[in-house]
Parts: sequence; C-alpha cells; structure tokens
Amino acid sequence: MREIKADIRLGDCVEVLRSFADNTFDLIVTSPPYADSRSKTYGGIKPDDYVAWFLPRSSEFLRVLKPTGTFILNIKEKAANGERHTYVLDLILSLRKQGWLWTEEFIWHKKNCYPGKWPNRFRDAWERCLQFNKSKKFKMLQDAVRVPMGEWAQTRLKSLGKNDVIRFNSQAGSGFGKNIANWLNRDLAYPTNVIHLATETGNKNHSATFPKSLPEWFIKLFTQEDDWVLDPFLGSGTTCEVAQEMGRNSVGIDIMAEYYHMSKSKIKEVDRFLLEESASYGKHNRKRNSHVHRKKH
Amino acid sequence: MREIKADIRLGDCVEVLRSFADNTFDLIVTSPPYADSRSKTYGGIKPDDYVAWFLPRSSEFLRVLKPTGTFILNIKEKAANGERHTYVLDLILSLRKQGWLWTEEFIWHKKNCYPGKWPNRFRDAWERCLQFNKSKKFKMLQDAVRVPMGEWAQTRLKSLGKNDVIRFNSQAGSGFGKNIANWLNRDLAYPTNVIHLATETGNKNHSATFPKSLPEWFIKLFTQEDDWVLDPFLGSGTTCEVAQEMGRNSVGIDIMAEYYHMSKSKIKEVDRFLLEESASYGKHNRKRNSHVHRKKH
DNA sequence: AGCTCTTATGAATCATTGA
DNA sequence: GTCAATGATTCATAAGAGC
Repeated sequence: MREIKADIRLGDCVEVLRSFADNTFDLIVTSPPYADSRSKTYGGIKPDDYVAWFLPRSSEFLRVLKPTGTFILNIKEKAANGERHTYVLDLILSLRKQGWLWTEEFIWHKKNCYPGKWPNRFRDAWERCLQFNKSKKFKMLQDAVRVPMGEWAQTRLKSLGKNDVIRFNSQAGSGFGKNIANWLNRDLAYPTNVIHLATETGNKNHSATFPKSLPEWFIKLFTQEDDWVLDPFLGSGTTCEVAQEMGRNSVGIDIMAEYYHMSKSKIKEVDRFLLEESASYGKHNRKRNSHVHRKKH
Repeated sequence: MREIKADIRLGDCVEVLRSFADNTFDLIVTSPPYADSRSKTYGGIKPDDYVAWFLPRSSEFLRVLKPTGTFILNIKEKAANGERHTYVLDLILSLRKQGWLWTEEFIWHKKNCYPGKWPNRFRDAWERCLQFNKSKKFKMLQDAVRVPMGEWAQTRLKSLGKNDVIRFNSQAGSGFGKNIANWLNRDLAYPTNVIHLATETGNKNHSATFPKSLPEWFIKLFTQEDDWVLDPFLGSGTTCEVAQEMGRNSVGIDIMAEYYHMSKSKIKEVDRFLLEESASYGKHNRKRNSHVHRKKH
C-alpha cells in the first residue's frame, strides 16, 4: 500500500519550517489566527502588529513553496469602532512587496453565518480566500472542481442531504450514484471565484475551524495525488485530515499542544479506518476520499 | 402631485459638484469608470494613477454628503499580468486618510456572470460594494430590506428546545419570555452583507452597467422618500431612473454627452409612466415603488 | 428508506460596566 | 483614560432521534 504521510508538528511555524527544504510544497492552505482572536493561543496579535507578525512566517512559506505552487490564505477583518480593520489590505500589499503575486481573491460565501443584528451593520456572511503565487505559471487543475449545472441538479443534490455539489461530484466519480452519472457527464461547468459552503456546526471538539469542504476544494484545484500540502496554522487538524483522505501528503504545524494532540488523534483515526477498509476490500485503495463520502452518507 | 426631481448634468463631477451646497445628499451610490476602461472619457486613467484621479472627486463627495449619509462605491479590480490590481486597496486606504470611515464591504454576488474559462482563473462572479460614511451615526433603514426567513423557522418555533431555555436564561436571565415574543409570528429576517442579485441581460446600449436592483437595494437601505441621491458617474442613468421610481430626488452627472442624453430620455419615460399611472388610478400615488414591484411581478 | 422533528452551536458585533 | 469583560441580540445548518 502506498504511503501517504501526515506529519503533525508542534511549534511556531516560523521555526519548524526551517528544517524543510526549499520548494517542498505544492499547496499551502491555511486559516491563520485573525487579529485579536484566539488570543489565548497565539498571544493575541493586535491588528496594528499583525503584518509585522505575519511577514517572517510568509517569508518561510515563500521559500518552501514550489515555483508552481499556490498559497491560499483564508482571512477576514473584524469590525472595530464602527469600521472594518485595514490590516488585511495592508497584508496583501506587504506580501506583494515580499515577492508574492496576488493572483486572485476568492470569496467564501458562508451559508449559515452567525446571527445577529446591530443598528448599523448586517451579519457578516463572507470571508476572503486570497490566492498568492510565486510565478504566473502555477499548477491549476480546473477540471477537478467542475460542478453540475442546472436547477434539477441543485434540487437533486439537496435531497441527498448535502448542499455540497463538489462532494457529490466526487461521489459520482467514484462510482457511487450511477443513476445520475449520465447528466453529470453531460452538464459539467467550471465554478466561479465565489465558493458557497456552510460552516460546520455541532462539532464539539474544537471551537473555530473552517469546514472540511473548504480545504478540500483548494486541494482538488491545486494538487494531485501524492503532492505535498502544508498548513502552518493547523488548528484542529482539518487540512491534514482532508489531505490524507484525498491521498495527498501533508505537513501541519500548530503552536498549541492541545491542537497538536487533537490533530494527531484525528490522523490516527484515518489510518485505522484506511486499514480496515483495505482489509475488507482485500485490495489497494487509491481513492481514499470515497470512504469518507460513504461514511457521511 | 408631489414633485420628484431627477437632475441630469453633463460634465466632470469634480466641477459640476462645486455648485452644490455642503451636506446635500443622503446617499451617493455609483459605479465609477474602472481603471483602463472608458479611456476616451476621462483621459484613460491608468491603474497607477487611479487613486490620484479619484481623490479630488471623493473630496467633493465628502463635502456634499450629509453627516448621516452614506457613500456606496461599486468597484472591482481587473486582473492584469496574471495578478489582481491593488489600486482598489490603495483607494480604500487613501479614502480613510481623506476622512472617510470604511464602514463595511458588501459583496455583490453576480448569479449569472459571463461564462468563460481561462487557464489559471475562474469566472469573476463578485464585485465590491464599499460602504463609506462621514460619521458612525448614519441613517440605515434595515427593515426596508428584510428578506423571508428560511423554512426552518416554521418548525423550529413550534416548540423551543431545551437548550434555547438554557442559553437565554444563562445570558439574559429574565428575558426568556420576552425573547419568545420576538420570534413568534416573524417571517422576515435581516439580510447579510452578501447581496445576491441577477445581472440584467439585454441592455446592450452601454458596457458597464449595474442592474437596477443593485442601486434599488442601497436606496431602500439608506434613504427614505423625498431624500436626495447622487450618482457622480451616472453612465446610462440607472441610478436616477430607480431613484425617481422610488420617490427619491436625484442628481446624476456624467462627462459623456451620449450618456447624458440617454439618461435624459430615460427620465422622461419615467415621468410619462407616472403620469399615465396617476391618471388611470385617478389619485395621487405616493408609493411609486409599488408600480415597480407590480410591474416586475 | 425516507421522511419529520429536535437540538446544538458557529472566526459576530455593539453598548455598557468594571478594573 | 485606556482596556478588558459581560450582556443582548439572532439565523441557518447538520446530526441525530423518532416514525
């Protein structure tokens, strides 16, 4: 059985990454601590200090990313004193000065955003997914994230209990749901730069992570099997979990021991699951993500 | 019949606005010429010069906007040389230095954007609608743009769950019954900061037009009847057309004679329509937007 | 299997009070 | 006076239980 590595490290990514060679990773996808949030875990970076805190780390990212690789940064500025913070804008400008290309800004449109009502503001239902690259010629596998089009497709998917078109696409691709494979093949369209996913709820293990489908989408788009994925702010381990399920090698780094152990145990679960699966089917199983979908159903 | 003015002007807004008094407008909503587009009209603003070109104009906007007023700037940076331009980011930072508050960034999610495919980029399905204000206390009529609640509400409110009781008791102490009253019989919810409108098709007279529903939404949200709306880059006249239909006074400015005449003729059409409507119903018609909705239905 | 109903909770924001 | 903690407000999803 081919080995897929999920290397979980404890420490500050700026230090941990020093032991990694240049041009190692195909994709860096991460959701760093936002300014003034997760204050207990990362020392509570003030908005004014955020760029200065981030740049030494992104410098290492730049070094370990392959020339054809992509860096996806999921971030959103908070409101304070009636205004939006500008530190994310400053960060984009500073990253360009550091040598990054600001290739694209994807919008993650959150279907179930936090409720609330304020006299002069509506609920915040979106976050930025900023795409940075080292060169204009980066690897992008657009066909991997094509989605079915048409109204019938949308309602059919909803009736399956998953609003996630992408996931459904891979189900059909793995031979699960042959009844709809016909129109799937007929009506595939490329997505836009607006990603419409729900945040995951009911997850008691941790407080704040992105849903699995978000890193999954970018991993599909920017990597192939056996490629290397890095999440330097791993949090509860979502990125490595998804990467392993998808047959990508991954490195995840977090500074909090609590998150480190949580991620470690997740990866172990996946390993055990793959082993059982492999035994019961009595053969190699390249398409690991197929299990996951079957499980969820 | 009460008079609603739609004042269309020909010229550069930086000059035309000099004849307007301070604190005149309740809302400025506009979609300015993007960098490198409409090159013949404003002398072909290069991305690098965009901020310098914009600031004298926004300075006038700041002057003629009421302290409680709002400035909505619909803009999106183009991709060039494989990157997103940064002039919009620079513009936000510069506008803040000019005295504006960057209150919010709405996302206009375009449902049916142009199809297309590029080797390393997906279709661009969103634009920024940047909200700027002169003070934190601005006029916002949130109830005017409420949307139907999701279906969950009907079943959810039949019987409140145990955890609702716990959460309300622990946070609000005595407020449980009061909160129930807030939820019962409610079928409208406040929207989010992601605006989901279809782009209008079939309007081929001009290139970069927003759909009527976009200015309509902001006019509803930030103005009342008889208020004053300004669009300093009027283009084909959409803003003034919508404003008049909604019973708001408006001023629209454009530097191109072609657009000027187009807008003028549109306004006349609206006048005639109102007149006919008024005649056929044989009475005054304060709520002009009711026509619009009836028509749309 | 496929519904309906129940329940938990999520990178939220602002005003006010307390240190 | 600056900064930190607390209370009030409120929507949409998915998992799980029940039939």
